[in-house]
Amino acid sequence: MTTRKDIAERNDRALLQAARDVLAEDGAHASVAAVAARAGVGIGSLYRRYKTKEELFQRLSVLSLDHWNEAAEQGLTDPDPWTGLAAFVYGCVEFGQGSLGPIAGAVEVTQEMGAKSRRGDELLDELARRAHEAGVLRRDVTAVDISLLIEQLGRSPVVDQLRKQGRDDLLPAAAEARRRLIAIALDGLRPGRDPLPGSPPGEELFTGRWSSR
Amino acid sequence: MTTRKDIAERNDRALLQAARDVLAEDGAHASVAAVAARAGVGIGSLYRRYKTKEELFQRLSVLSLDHWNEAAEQGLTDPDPWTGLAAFVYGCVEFGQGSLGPIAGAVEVTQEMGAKSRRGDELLDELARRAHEAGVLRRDVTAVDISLLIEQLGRSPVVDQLRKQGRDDLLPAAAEARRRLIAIALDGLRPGRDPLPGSPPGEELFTGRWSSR
DNA sequence: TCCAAGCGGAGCGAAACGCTCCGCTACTTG
DNA sequence: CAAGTAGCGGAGCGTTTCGCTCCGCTTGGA
Repeated sequence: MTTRKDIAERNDRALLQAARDVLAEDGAHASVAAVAARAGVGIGSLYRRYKTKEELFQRLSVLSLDHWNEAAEQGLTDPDPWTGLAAFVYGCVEFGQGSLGPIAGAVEVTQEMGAKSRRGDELLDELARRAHEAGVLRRDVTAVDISLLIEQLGRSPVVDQLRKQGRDDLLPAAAEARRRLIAIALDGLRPGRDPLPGSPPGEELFTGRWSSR
Repeated sequence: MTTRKDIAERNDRALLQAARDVLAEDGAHASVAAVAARAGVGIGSLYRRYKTKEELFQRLSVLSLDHWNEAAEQGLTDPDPWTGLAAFVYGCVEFGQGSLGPIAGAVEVTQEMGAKSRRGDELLDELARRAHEAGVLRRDVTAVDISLLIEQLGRSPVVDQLRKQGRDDLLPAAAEARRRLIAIALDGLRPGRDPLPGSPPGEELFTGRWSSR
């Protein structure tokens, strides 16, 4: 039996998931109508739950921050500093953390969001510090580097575009290739890698290896 | 002396560069007015050069394809298959090839674009084949993988977002971190890396290394 | 000095937007 | 089982933003 409560809950989930998807595809300009359509829900139903578009996006931001913080806290419980950090990064990337970047500048930052964001920074700092102390993270990789990596890899432009074009046949290959890229990047954060330039890391990271000019 | 021709040429360059930037920031919804404003050019001047928005974006696509093909051809002239391939990839990523992805599905594909696109695929296939034969590219990395890598890394969401927010102070750090990520990913394409899973590469690529579940 | 090539931007109709309102379905209650 | 209503979907409101046209004015060229 599907009670009223069940339907409401299912719709709420569908709306948030759809909002995330549409935002990833259309960026900050994503329209409310597109979110509702993607969720298979009427616009009226959407507006009964969220008084305004801003409120919907803010809720999405808070959920995203919560996911980040929970993943980081769980990572800190891992006795192995590397697997703890790596699981955190992979968890955020898979969650699509980066795809929410566009709204960060579009919605007003509430006090709650600010606090959770600062908390997230602290947790990541701690994850990186642990890894550095254990010698399992490249010295020249900072916490900021890691958060930027999550932002960069935490979106799947190719997958989104293929889905929009209806090329569902290519989707698995694209998702697979993206997973491999993530694995490669994660592995690159570990120390003892062959190129390993001294700090400060910069252009010289490449010199003579693949730059042809 | 600035002749009429000089002004026209400068405007044309500014328009194309602005179109690329705006497209990277706003996606396929990018407005013509935004492009003109970014270029510091009147809308009227834009429309004298391009009869329609579609024509502007098509021209941008063609330029992008040309850049791809020229970079690939130059890479093939390199006697070292690895540096040839790597320079091609880095050149495309730096050019912001990936940021043009959104319009690929927004503009109608002309016959010219189709032909150039096929030619680009052939060139990349050849680059990958050479690298495979020389043993400097992981066996399980295909040409499709490489093009997806370019698409994924060839956009700078963080940099774009920071610029939109006016946080110019953080721009250098973000650009720097992105360069490092590119270097890491490129290096990960080479064979003999420690994780190196056998084909078929899939989830098991990660098992026991950093996945905590 | 005169002319017109070529610029910038005001303003047009059209499209898309955020949001409200209401008729109707179908779950709940007595 | 029948009556009531919670809650759904979507037509449509006013507003904003869009692609694009038109024209007065600047300024290089002869």
